[in-house]
Amino acid sequence: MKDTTTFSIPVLFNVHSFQTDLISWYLSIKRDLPWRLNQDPYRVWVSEIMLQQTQVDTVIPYFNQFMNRFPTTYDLANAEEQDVLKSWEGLGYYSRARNLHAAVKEVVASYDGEVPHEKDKLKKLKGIGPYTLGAILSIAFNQPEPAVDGNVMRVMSRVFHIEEDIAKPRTKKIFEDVVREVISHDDPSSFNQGLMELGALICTPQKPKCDQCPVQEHCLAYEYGNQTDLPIKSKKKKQKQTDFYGLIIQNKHGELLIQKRPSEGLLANLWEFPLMPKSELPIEEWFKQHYGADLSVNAKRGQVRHVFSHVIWNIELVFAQVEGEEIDYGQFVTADQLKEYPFPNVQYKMMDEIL
DNA sequence: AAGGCGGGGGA
DNA sequence: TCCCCAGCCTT
Repeated sequence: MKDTTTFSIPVLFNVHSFQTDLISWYLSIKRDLPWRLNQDPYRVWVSEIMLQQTQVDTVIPYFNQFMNRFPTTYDLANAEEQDVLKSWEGLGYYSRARNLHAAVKEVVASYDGEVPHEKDKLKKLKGIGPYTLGAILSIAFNQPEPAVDGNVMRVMSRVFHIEEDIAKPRTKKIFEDVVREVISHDDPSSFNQGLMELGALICTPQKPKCDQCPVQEHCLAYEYGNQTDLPIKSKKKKQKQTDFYGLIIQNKHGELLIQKRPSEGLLANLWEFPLMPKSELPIEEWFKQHYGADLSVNAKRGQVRHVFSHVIWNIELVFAQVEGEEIDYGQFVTADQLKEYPFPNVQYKMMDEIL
């Protein structure tokens, strides 16, 4: 069997020197981040999930708060999902929180609350993909496994002058093979974290600081002078827009109508003010159909625009009063009770408009 | 392989 | 604006 995508490390590449330069640099400059306090696998795990597609500075306060609230696997496993989501509120990609919660329950049920160090067991846990698997194995258990993220693909594409499109799924395998060939077996943790730290601080997407780079002498792209052309990445298409009415509805007691979103899809299991897709239908008629109650619209006032990774919402705020006490869907809460529920940021934008 | 899935920061 | 970020899951 033949694999045409295999990549070979150049004969003249000094693997040991590369490892030493990278690791000694990392150990000398590494940032004092909260998840580097110790090697507790649970802490490493939580941090790696939070760091998916999310920058370090954003994660720090969430991590501290989360570990304070759920210090051990047992604490998290015994928590209600709504409380976990409340801790995740505003961080985004909420399936990460739901998957982590489910996976930690599995760890408590099957492994006595101890995060397994076996690759096959770890990989089966919800939310642990190829990257997080390698990150936990190397950082918490010191195993020489690749942890290839965006940073690593950028750094390695430059060091080895690899021109494959990093937006393609199969390209990641090439970089995993590369890392397997050059990773340090003495200190895989520092090696992997060093690659990521390098990508975050020196080998940045724009204007890489090559003059400060600890592995400059190993870098083919630097030698060729085209480091800013790498990595190659195809563009993704832009988001579609959707228009909604955001319904701010009060009952006669001044309470607000909120509802829980479906258990799947965008912002699953979070809460919201009712959103009505804009159509030809009058608001009152649409509301009667879906909620079985009569509405009197007071005013349309305020506009909220929210950009997700794949869609854009344009929301026109509508203030209304509902008649009667009964409603088929959702529930009325006081302004004070609002903060007990997990809301996505787009809903906080709407609340800001209300004030 | 492609697309869904958040939110923030930098240029 | 656009791109990027310590990616994973479903189809």
